[in-house]
Amino acid sequence: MPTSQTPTTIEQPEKKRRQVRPRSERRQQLIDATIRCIAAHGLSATTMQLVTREAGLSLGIANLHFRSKENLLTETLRHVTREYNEGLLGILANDSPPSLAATLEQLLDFQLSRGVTQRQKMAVWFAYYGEAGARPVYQTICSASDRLAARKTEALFEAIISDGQYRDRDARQLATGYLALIDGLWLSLLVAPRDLNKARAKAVARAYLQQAFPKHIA
Amino acid sequence: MPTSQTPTTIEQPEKKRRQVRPRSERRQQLIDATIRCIAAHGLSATTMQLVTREAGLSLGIANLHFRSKENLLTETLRHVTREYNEGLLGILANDSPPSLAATLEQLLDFQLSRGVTQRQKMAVWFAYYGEAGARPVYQTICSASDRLAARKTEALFEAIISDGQYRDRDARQLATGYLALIDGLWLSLLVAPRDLNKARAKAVARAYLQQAFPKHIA
Amino acid sequence: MPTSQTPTTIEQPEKKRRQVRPRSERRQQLIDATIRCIAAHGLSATTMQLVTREAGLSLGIANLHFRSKENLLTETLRHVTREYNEGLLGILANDSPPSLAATLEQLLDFQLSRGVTQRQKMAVWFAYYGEAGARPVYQTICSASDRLAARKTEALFEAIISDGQYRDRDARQLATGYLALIDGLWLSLLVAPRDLNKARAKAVARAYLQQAFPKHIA
Amino acid sequence: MPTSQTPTTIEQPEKKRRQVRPRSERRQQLIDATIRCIAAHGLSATTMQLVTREAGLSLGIANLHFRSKENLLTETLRHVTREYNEGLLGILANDSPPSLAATLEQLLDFQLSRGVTQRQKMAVWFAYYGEAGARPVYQTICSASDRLAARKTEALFEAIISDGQYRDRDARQLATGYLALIDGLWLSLLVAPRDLNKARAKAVARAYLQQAFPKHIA
DNA sequence: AATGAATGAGGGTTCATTCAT
DNA sequence: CATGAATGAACCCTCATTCAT
Repeated sequence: MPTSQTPTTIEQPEKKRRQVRPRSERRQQLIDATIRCIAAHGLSATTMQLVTREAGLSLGIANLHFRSKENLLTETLRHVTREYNEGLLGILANDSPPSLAATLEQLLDFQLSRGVTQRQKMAVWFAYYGEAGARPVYQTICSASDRLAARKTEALFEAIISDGQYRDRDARQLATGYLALIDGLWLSLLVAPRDLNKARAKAVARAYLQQAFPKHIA
Repeated sequence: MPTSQTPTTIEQPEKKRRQVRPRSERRQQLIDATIRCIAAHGLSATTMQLVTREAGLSLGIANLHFRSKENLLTETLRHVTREYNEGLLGILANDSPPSLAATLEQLLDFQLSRGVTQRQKMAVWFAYYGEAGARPVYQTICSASDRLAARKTEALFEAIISDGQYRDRDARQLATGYLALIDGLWLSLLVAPRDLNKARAKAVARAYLQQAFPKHIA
Repeated sequence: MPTSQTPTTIEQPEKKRRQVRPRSERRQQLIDATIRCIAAHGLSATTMQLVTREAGLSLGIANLHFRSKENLLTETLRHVTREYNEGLLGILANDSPPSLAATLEQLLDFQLSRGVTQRQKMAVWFAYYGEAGARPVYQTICSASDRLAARKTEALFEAIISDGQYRDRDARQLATGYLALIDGLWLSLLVAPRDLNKARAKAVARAYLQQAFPKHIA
Repeated sequence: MPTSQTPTTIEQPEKKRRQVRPRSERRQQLIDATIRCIAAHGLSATTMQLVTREAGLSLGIANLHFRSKENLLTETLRHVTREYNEGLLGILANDSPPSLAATLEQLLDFQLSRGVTQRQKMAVWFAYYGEAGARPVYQTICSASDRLAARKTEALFEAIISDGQYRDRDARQLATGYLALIDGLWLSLLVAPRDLNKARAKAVARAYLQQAFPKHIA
């Protein structure tokens, strides 16, 4: 027969509960806070103080889970990058998908159809790009991600070209162009949201694909 | 046969000659040094110390000519932006140019054909974009520049559409796409120089224009 | 017979023990150090470096507990002022004290009978007065304190005048004069300690009160 | 027949006339500017830049005429002090003046009857007093001046005591008190101009003298 | 494991002083 | 003599990191 579940020890007024939580959860909490901080204040104004307060945690904890600020930033970039790649691979992993046209459409949707979160992610993305020239680590992470996206996109385009018997189409060039276009549109959405909205950006990207693969895009 | 002209007197460490120069020259000197520093170390690692040393000047001088670091950075962005705009306007200013095809070609050349300098400029460009989300001043300068480029490009495209009697072409959409593509290509050139060179980038951009205006691009 | 107890182990330079102390204690420690610095080096030569070193603390701590140097200085003035006012009110708070003569004597004692501390306090006092013309905050704090002292002294003098049936005595004028006299004596003690000592200063102040209220001063 | 008085040399647009002026005039110009700066901004905010601009002169000139800022400040204090002493001596120099009562009255007038200038002087005075504790030079200058004033005032009071056959009057003590009172009143006028005006201050000082020497003050 | 007060290197900025013009 | 651009030490302050609790 179970006894009362209420703890026998009297609850202290406790100024702040010393929460013990699993390692991975704390890490994620901190990375999420870092993303929000970068999006809101920029990379240079993102301090450990700000991040830990945003996460509702103490200052020391960040150095406990990540060894340094530098490491936290690197891990954050890695996280954003991984997340994006996973989304992309979810669409492009299948080398012979049931419908190439549907896959193309999914790709477009994925790259230009996120809500607030995506906006934060874009801000983070470009914040790191801005520093990438000077920080080899960032550059490595970013370009590894870009290369994967490029390879997968190129493979899809090759399949489409073959399927649609498009002549004189260069899959690599089209992939380079398409991905650059997406990057450029993201940048515009971020920097000049008044001049461009998601719908128009999507229309622009779709037009690009339509020119390239008229039989596969409505 | 005369030997090397190197002076035989040993170079003194010589305390550093105090040189008085006109205001505008000093400002330019400092802006140039700032550009080099941002390109080499990133925006966040660009300190006054670094900039003034790079310029071969003393620490205090930057605050003498620009009131603050913030102001120096803003002026540097303004400078890069102005320079780019002037180049662009040099090509697009004429509303009814002798040859639309030649103008298009010039535009392409201008946007993708600079040497080392341009690479530095790109680094600066994206460094500021990365912080633009958090600094209204940067955003204002950047988006003002972007808008001008967009307007002028759109006008050119309209003239070409009308001249070529292209049907169903939307000048605005094409301009948005073209400029986004250029931005995206720049970013790739900067972040992944190993995967993309200027020639290929140009080919990609040319392909875009060719799809849009086949009669105006070789 | 035991020899000197000096330890034989050589004192290590020992990096300086990091000591965690409650907030209020640290604040007081810093304010005390500030007072000593101002007294020893003057307001303008009082740097954060000097203050924190005097307190035996690190440089950053002052900005942790006070937000800025300006704030530390203001709080220091407020502290000195409050301390003085509390001493004064301890004597003058009682509106109908058992003995007016005793109160008068206590006032005199209080205002001219402190040791080293008081000398430091005087230095602080005048250091702030010197800058008060240019810093409204200082002026506000100082004049609020002065006004309180004036009001309380005037009230005491009024009671004495009424008690002693002194004719043609103006309590306000006498209070103004008495307090100015005290200020002036303090200044002399500070600036020309060789020409005036505390005993003589007290004699001068007592003479003033004796002229005013002969029945209440021995 | 006189020819035209207009100079034959053509007036240059002259960005700033390079004025060559006698040494003493430049020195005075700078000292006056220093006084105005100290009165307006406080001692700590008085920079060479500010002083020279206020004087309408160039930065270098101050170091040409005074060797350093320290020296300029010292000379400024010396100037204010000398000026005051000269005024005082003009009244008190005569060891056996025609009328002691008149001399007393003049003294009062002199010490409490200046216009704007005097207010500036007072600010300067106390600015230096504030730093005097830490700067031996200031202390020396100030106390030398004070001592002279004390000696002369004491001499006058002695003459008056002797003339008025005041019994039990201590000239030295009265002089110390009177001068301290004046200092204190000045301080009040400076720090709390709302609570005390010149007329009331004068009444207070006169009351002091009246108590001491009833036969010599109306 | 968790906290946040404490540390101190290094940032931006000011300003007395120097010196080429 | 006179100017003010140039210098650099020294200021205040921030913030990544440490560590007593």
